[in-house]
Amino acid sequence: MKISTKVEFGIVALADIAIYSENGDTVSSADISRRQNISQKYLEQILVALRQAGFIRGQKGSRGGYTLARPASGITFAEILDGLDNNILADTYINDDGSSGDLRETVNSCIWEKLNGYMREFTAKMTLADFIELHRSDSGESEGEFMYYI
Amino acid sequence: MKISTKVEFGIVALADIAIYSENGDTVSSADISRRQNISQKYLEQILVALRQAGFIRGQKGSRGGYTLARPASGITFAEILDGLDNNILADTYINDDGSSGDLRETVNSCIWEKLNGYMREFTAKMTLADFIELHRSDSGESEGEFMYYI
DNA sequence: CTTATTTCCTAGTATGTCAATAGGCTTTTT
DNA sequence: AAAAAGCCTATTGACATACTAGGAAATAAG
Repeated sequence: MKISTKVEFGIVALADIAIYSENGDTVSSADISRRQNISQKYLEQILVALRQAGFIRGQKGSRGGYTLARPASGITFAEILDGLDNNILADTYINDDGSSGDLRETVNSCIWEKLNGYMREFTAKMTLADFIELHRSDSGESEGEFMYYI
Repeated sequence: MKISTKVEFGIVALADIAIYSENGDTVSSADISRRQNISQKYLEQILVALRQAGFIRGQKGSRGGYTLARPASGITFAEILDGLDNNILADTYINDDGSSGDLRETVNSCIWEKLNGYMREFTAKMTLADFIELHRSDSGESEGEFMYYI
């Protein structure tokens, strides 16, 4: 399955904000754009969506930026996906006209809903905090910030 | 997640062929089109894809049609999805240029691959025969062909 | 042998979504 | 007042989806 850049960048942006606002600072879109190598203008649109979905708070003006609206341990992937993409976890089965055949109904109501349920189950269990933890252990256990030299 | 009509119709067509070719007859695209209420011309394209993927055999000419190329109990949903849609079960993560940030790599390599794995696991377990069984018990246990009257 | 039937192949088209790019307005701090 | 940031809206190119359409090739029936 293809992950859209909107979802990918959204998750990355949330994680970036979580990581770099730990000391109380705000994180600007320019910061994220630079660190994560994402087009700033595109990123801004995604940040607006993340704010509207209630994950982050925006502070306008000089020295402004974003902070998490609630702790990373309370933000699940299911919520993020729902907030950024209204397709990926949606039960899209709508009984159009009632005239569709039996088999078509079984495909949608049984198979697809079940698959969807699995995905929702998995994504509801994982939080943004888990993801950051995963990333930290993934980038090596050592304490050093830079690993270019041994 | 949205199911494409190509996949939906493809599954339905396979099931229809499996059901109506049990006595040895072939099943024509016109038959399926009528029974399942699907545009015949569109269906034909899907049937070609299903044949090229090795699920069905086509017999040209008068009294021709389709039959399953192998037993329904040996055709898994993972195979069908792979045959009809090269996106839905694919690990699309490609390390584009190597310059992408750490977080982006973690999203793709850990989260998405894992989600993908779950989907593949689930769909690899279910066969076309299972689906037909499911559909039969779904449409009521009674033996009668018509249920419009009690 | 001819004709009807069926699969099979290719092209086109309308619609929508994705992934940005771009410009500028609004708010807040310095 | 000016700079820095978020916020809002419009536009665009590329691509995918879901068909429609026309006909060529093969095969069985009469």
